[in-house]
Amino acid sequence: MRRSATKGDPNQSLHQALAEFRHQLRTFLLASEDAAHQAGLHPQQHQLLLAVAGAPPQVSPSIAYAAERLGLKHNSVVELVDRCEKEGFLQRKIDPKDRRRVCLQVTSQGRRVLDRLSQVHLQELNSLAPHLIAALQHVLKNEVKTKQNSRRQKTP
Amino acid sequence: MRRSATKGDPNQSLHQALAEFRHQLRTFLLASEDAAHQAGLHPQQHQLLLAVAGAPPQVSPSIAYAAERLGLKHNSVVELVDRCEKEGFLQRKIDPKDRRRVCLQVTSQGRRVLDRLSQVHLQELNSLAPHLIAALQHVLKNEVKTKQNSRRQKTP
DNA sequence: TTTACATATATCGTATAACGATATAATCGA
DNA sequence: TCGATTATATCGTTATACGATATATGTAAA
Repeated sequence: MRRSATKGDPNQSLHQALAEFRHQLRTFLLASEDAAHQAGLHPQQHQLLLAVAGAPPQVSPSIAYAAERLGLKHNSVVELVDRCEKEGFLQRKIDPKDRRRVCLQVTSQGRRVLDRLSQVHLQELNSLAPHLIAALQHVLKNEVKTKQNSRRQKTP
Repeated sequence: MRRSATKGDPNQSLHQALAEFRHQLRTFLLASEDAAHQAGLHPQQHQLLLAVAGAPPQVSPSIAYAAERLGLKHNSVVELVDRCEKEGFLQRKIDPKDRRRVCLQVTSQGRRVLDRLSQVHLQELNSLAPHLIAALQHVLKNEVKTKQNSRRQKTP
């Protein structure tokens, strides 16, 4: 006999909550991609500009830094920077302290576009955040199954 | 003269918060992709299984449904389903009520994998959620710039 | 200083997922 | 019955991220 035949999947509630959370994430990401396109940028270009412009004041963003922040391999970022530079959104500057490094900086053209985009994102998040947080909390209501608590009561 | 030359970008705080929020998202997504790979699934396959298994009880998930939930075009989902079916995680069943539709259902093999993955994700979110929410709230602290409030004081 | 190793970026070929355009099949409505 | 609509499928193309590898710079030890 496979589990209790009377009731459904005990993970259904968790799956459903996780699926909903993903859906909310996707909703945000789609809106973001759309905004980027409308501003004349590819979404990845937008992400790169944001990571560079959004670096804390004390760090001068390099290829490696951007790679870490965007969760990409450094060679992917090299190519992404190529494209951004070619379109005038970004500039490479060799770091005088360490001439292996490249300091990335957003051009004034890039900054104009990014400023608009960040405002759009702020507004978007103003309306999406509640859903996102609610979905997340719904996930967290589920109990982690350990080998010990399989038969524990659910409402103590 | 371009803006106040004395102080930095007035959007720096917003860019920084948004960049950090993205980084948190990326962190979660990378962990998720890693978990999927470890379970022998491509991340997209995992997403599909989750969307199907996580559909609310009253809906029988179709190609179109999955496409909407995953934020993909339906033909992309067709291909994704092909791959999942080929590897035994998913099954197509023609909807008897409407023979154009295809009902997707997770196989028992798929369910085993997904159950494990959802537990991993629950644990992951248990530790990441606070960072995610904090980053989000940091974003929302920023004021939306309208054409009217440009010169408004920041701390009333 | 030379040598060896580590680090940062760049190049190149490849794979693949997502897509647009289009096709087929089932259903619905007049 | 016919035309329109909806759901899924097929196919060729493209872009992007990647692994493997190369180049240049820095660092430290002998």
